[in-house]
Amino acid sequence: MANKSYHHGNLRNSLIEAGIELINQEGINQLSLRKVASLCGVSQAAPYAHFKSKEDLMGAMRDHVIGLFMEVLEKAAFSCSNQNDPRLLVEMGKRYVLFFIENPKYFTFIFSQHYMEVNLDLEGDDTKNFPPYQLFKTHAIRILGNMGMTYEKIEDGIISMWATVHGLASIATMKNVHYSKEWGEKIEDIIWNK
Amino acid sequence: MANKSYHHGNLRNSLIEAGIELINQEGINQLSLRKVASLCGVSQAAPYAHFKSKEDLMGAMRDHVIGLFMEVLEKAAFSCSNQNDPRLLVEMGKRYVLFFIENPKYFTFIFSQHYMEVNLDLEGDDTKNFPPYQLFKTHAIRILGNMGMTYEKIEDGIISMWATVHGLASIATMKNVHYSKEWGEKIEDIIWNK
DNA sequence: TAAATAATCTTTACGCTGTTAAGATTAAGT
DNA sequence: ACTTAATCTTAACAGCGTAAAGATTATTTA
Repeated sequence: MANKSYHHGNLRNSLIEAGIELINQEGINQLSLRKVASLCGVSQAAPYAHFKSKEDLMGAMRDHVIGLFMEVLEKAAFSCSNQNDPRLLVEMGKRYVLFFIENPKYFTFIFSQHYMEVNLDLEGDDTKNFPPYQLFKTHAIRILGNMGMTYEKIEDGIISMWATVHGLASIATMKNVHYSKEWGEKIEDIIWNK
Repeated sequence: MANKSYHHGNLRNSLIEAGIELINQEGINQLSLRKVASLCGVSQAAPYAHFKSKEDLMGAMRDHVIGLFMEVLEKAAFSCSNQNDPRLLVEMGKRYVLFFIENPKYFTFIFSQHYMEVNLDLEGDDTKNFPPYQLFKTHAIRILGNMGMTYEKIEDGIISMWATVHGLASIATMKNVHYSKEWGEKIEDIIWNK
């Protein structure tokens, strides 16, 4: 991808991927623009042709990771034979948690600076919603609605479920968590415990 | 507290308080040792007489904030007339979330670098457990045990409840959360929805 | 009390960081 | 072929964490 010419050719994408790789290897605190530029074989100021700041690059990195995350969640929802089965929500929740257990560095990265919009109301503007939450919300409204829940129950239920799943991901990715069980096998039980 | 003499007199505590104040005002990303030192009226290197690194100071700041947090949780548990009523857990959960809604900057600060130990098992060493979780766990074991739950149900239940409460705090403190209700009035409903 | 020691603070300096400015190189468009 | 725009390099700046050397003051010891 990177040749020896003056122009890199694919610097923008390379910076995003190198930045994510650096977070995976050294953690978000060790992420620096100069390291990322160096990994791509360009000078320290080269990134400024593609991003207006470090924050801007990190935003693009975040979007990329969220894209990977969305693929996992959409696959989980799609693979469910009955789209009205509440187990679809549990399956999504399970994949939500497992994604961050498999990629622990991503959790702090995505949620440490949370610039995403989150609309917890059933009404209102969802167009700028944090995509993973919006996906969960869409399925939840349909499924819980089919179960005959009241409007208010649905709203509370969605918040409660997402909080449980999100909190579980947060706990599971903490540095020194002692847990004798296998997350993959227990997550469903814990969510169902609700 | 701070006089004009060569020695500050109470620098260690002043640094901790000034650091927390700075996080509240400018956010954790703007926290720097030099700013904190300047706020205390001492030179940039003065903090090194009391802390061996910025991380070390931040650890002390974290301990201080966790102390404030613990006071709130202990008060919530203590104020419950019947110590075996499951509502004690909900009340603690409510205060858990409200604490971070009232002090949003503390959430990212405490949980962005999570060095705390967390033992999710009913057995094992709890001595180094993250104190707020340990407090919740202690009460939960007693209360859920009194309800005749099985060992496994209790373990899953504690994790599920903490995840819900912790996740709720995480969501409620996100930057652009749209929610038409008042958190203070709704938190209980959302937790009870479990 | 006087001297020695330890704690606390200042000044200076180093390398790393994000960012800007000026200019070199190359690609794209006319 | 010439112009323009995009992309890159080099150089420089201020702010950062931190270490070293030395000044000042409190504390201990003789």
